[in-house]
Amino acid sequence: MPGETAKRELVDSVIQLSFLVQAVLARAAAAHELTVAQVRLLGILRDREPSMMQLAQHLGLDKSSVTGLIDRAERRGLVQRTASAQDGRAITVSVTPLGRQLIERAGDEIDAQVTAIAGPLSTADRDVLSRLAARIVQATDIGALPGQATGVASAERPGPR
Amino acid sequence: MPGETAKRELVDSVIQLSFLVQAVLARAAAAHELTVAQVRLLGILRDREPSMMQLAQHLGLDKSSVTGLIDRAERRGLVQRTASAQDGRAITVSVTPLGRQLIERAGDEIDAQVTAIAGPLSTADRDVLSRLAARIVQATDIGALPGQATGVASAERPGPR
DNA sequence: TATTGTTATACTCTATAACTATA
DNA sequence: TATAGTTATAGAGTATAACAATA
Repeated sequence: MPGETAKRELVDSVIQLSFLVQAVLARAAAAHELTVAQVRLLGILRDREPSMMQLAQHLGLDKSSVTGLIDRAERRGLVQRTASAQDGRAITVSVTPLGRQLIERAGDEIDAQVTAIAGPLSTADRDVLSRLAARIVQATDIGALPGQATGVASAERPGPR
Repeated sequence: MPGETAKRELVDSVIQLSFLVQAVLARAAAAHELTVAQVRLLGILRDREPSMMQLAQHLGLDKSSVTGLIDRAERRGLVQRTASAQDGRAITVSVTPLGRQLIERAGDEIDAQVTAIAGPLSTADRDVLSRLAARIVQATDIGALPGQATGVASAERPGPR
């Protein structure tokens, strides 16, 4: 069947690229004493103050996983829990100045490093890659993935700005 | 500065795509009772019988991490340890029939699902994406990444065939 | 002495199930 | 009853440091 080889090559290259990007992400995060999960968390908290449940949905994680994530981040002074005024059961999570500072810096580094691995491509090619990737991401509703672990949520990425 | 926006878009889309691919990978692996780490491991063992050290290099992990990975996989009957004939200190790791069966099946599913998310692209566009991704991957020597966690190693991907 | 692998230990991240408090 | 969040528990995955056995 024609196209089989091309298909395999696509799968191969895309998977390898994903591992590469994740590795770069992990390294950049680690350079700022952060984990990938924390970068994702802080990225969301940059422009939001969600409840634990909303956070769980954004991250695609179970609420108990979020409790742990927030516990560790709070212990490190990166985020803060405050009681919700509306709902007595809920709490609101927000980023602290320290957390904001860290995510700003880590974001810059992530930007730089991800841009760096795209180095071998011409400006035009990067643009093409960017658009193709964006089309796939937009067309795929991760929410449709009942998956758990690697929870992604079409949510915002942790990056800069 | 011109190009700043394009740069950010590139970083954004590439990172989001990597999360998407990892999520798909995790889901496909889970469907066969495997983790992403195990899929990577079995993918390597498909056509090799490396020592623990070689495995650690391929995976970009510390040797103690590999010990744990192999412990769990061996306990599940997916891989096997055998003493090396040449070097009395070394051991050789190989995949068992069960492990091979699982990685074959999981590989097929991964192929199908990754191909599926590329659905919104035309055949020509997929080809372009494939080549651009491949160029980045080939040009970037992950070995250069002293990183630990997400270890990638320019090694072979876990995929099919 | 250097290398290979394991063990001990410690974290992060994630999930399921059970429980508390509020709606 | 239903929902928000926590706790208890378990297991995968990783790392560092120390150690045993072999080169």
